[in-house]
Amino acid sequence: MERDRLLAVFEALLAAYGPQDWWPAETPFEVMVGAVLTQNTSWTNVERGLQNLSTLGALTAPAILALSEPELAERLRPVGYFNLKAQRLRAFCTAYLAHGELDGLSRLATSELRHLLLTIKGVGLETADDMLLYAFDRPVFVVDTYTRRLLARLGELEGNEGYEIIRHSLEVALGPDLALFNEYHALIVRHGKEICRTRPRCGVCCLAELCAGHPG
DNA sequence: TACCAGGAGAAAA
DNA sequence: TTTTCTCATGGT
Repeated sequence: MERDRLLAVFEALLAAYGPQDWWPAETPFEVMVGAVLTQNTSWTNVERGLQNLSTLGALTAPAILALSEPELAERLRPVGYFNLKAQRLRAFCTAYLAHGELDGLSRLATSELRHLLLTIKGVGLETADDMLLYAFDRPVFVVDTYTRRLLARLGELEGNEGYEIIRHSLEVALGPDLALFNEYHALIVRHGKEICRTRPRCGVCCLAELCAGHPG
């Protein structure tokens, strides 16, 4: 991937949508909870679940663990996959407390922290990177469905590249840049939600010229 | 009605 | 090792 082209895409998205000020959360812990809940789920549904927890005063790890799994699942019902996510959220909170919460985890080097997060059942590559970028301020590029779709449309992907290959390519091309990675991923999601879904062929949008010549 | 959403893990092939 | 299946509510 070419740095100049990736930056041109970024500038076009920024000009079209403006700064996104991500992640939509009050605290780093809330970022991490949201990252688990948003797996294959629309953010509007996640917000209902977060609101249910907030109403209970349960947006802390001890408070979440104080709920039984069925109780937690019931609160997470609007999120979808609520039984699964209750289980995953509890697993995350247990690990979070066991490793010294935000302070303890923040002391770890990025590679070590990433490895640790990935050992938690229910935290996969994208969820871990959401946490690293938006809760721990580490320069990691998050590769989600929208990122893959956009890069494919730009002709940067064959279509079957693995997560780590794509992430590494982006990070090498752009260099470690926390602010850029933060805004870029947020803009990709914003663009993906507004344009790429409703106009699958991407004929008329802020990236039309940059997409030109590539199928799909 | 059918499809999809800011995935991950287990099971099957 | 790669592919397929499961999890589930809410909006379009």
